[in-house]
Amino acid sequence: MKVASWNVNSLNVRMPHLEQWLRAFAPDIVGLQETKLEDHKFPDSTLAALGYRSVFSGQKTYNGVAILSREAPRDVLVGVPGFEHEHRRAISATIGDLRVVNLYVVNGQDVGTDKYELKLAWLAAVRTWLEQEAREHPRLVVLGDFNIAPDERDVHDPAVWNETHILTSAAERAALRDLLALGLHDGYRLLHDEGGVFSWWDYRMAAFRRNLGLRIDLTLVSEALRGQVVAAGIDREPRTWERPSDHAPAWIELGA
DNA sequence: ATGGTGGCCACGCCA
Repeated sequence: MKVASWNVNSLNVRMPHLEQWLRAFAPDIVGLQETKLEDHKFPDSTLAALGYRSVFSGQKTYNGVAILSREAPRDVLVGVPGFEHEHRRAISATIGDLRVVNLYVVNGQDVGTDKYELKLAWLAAVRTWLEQEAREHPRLVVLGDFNIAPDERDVHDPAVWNETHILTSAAERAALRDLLALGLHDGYRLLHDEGGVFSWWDYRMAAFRRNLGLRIDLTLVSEALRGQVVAAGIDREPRTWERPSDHAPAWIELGA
């Protein structure tokens, strides 16, 4: 069972890449972020023809999340309970015996800005909500674009990406630790210790070619799933294709 | 220290 997370940066533009990648990688469950599509424009029939069910919550121009799955999704929840706003950044569903939460975490722009404060407030609301979600669903996967690099192995230049920088700041990393303290584990780090493996590269400065990236796309698993993570990685292939998303799919494989 | 690229949409906002 392969479970993946991919920030597609406009599904309208990236649909050919998504189709190609679904055929090649054959994931069972995928969380998408930055679909940037209103719900009436979501390509659910095209995805159904490829063998995937879709649930989605989108808006024009910004944000937008979806979960694709081979099996039918149940108990779909849109948004973060207790944090009402217009951004479409969260969608959850039960698929088989897994509860899947897909998050597009607020970027935060720069430390100290209003958007940064929004990010921290949003993450605090997510933590409060997931505490309940984890209690109700022992087999929980929380995946998405976290817009936080967990530690220095996850950034190409720790001197720049430090405790005062957006995506790596002390408060952001503390917020991520608070989520992990709910009994969640970074699936990739259960199996890999090395640094220099990234999921996002800026479009500018030939960052991908030079591997100037960050690992900010994560798949967290609950304690009950910890021993079932048999493989994990980031598929750099779609980032090499023409007109790519700036993110690559991050995935884990769950065994029996 | 600044600006580089990309998506959306039609000019600046967001990342």
